[in-house]
Amino acid sequence: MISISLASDVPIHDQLVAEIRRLIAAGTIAAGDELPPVRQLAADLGINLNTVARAYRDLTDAGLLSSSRGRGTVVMSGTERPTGEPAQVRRRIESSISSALSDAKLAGLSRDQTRDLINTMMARLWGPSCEEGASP
Amino acid sequence: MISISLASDVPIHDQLVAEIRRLIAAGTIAAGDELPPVRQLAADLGINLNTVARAYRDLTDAGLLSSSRGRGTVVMSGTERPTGEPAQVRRRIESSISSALSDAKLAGLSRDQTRDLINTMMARLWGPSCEEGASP
DNA sequence: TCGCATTGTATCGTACTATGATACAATGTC
DNA sequence: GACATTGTATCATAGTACGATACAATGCGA
Repeated sequence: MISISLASDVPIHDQLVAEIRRLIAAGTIAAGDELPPVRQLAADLGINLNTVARAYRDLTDAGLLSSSRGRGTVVMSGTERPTGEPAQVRRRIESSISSALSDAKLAGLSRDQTRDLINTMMARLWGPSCEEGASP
Repeated sequence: MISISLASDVPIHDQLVAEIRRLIAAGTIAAGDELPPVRQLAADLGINLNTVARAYRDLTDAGLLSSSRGRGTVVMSGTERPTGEPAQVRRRIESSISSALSDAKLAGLSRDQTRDLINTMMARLWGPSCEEGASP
């Protein structure tokens, strides 16, 4: 369910954070669900347990997870997640969207190709929309 | 025209790369245009010239810029930019879009808010669309 | 042609980070 | 209370980010 790339230049624990955030956002794992113990996930991915622990800690600090010794790590409910300063959050989101779109355009994707790609991924997060690709 | 944040946790040269990619994708700077000398841009941003040089080198390696001593750094034309393995490129783009959308949803943005934000930023890159927010 | 300014590049040092090996501490179970 | 399970802390090592400084190539004017 979680996949990382050791060849990538982005740190492993950052990849892990992004993957877990994606799973939470998509609802694949929900509030109260347990995550695998650091040793198990580390073994599954072939990495060190500290690297997994680092990702769990980052997400715990961000308010998405809750960890405690002996009991494991569980997903927090959405209501108790501090999102931070609205202006800063918006800037950060704009920045990441901007980078992604620039990447797409520089890679040669057309506006329609990019829009289709985004619609597909939005459907996975928010559920299917009413106005895209209506079947006959 | 280029803005970076020293407080951010993302490396300065990576921020610079993202900013310049954005400017090229948006057409703000086009093939043949000269970029500021490393010393000038470094002074403007209050950073070391090596950091700017690193960003220029990364983009030169990526085929977006062309640098040579004494002559400066210019933007390459789109036709001579190698984009890499299509499958890898698509994976990378999907990954960055996925992260951005997950970020948006976890921050509490609705589907429509996110779509509006994306439409706005797409308009900046590909030009205004025909089907969004048509004025009366 | 020569001297010099301009520009990118290479070298080196310092602080920090990522990852891993290992040991520790808290919780639950029998 | 003994032990397994789980997260956490400590330490070491390799790599990276950033900067100060020196070098090399190109172009221009005297």
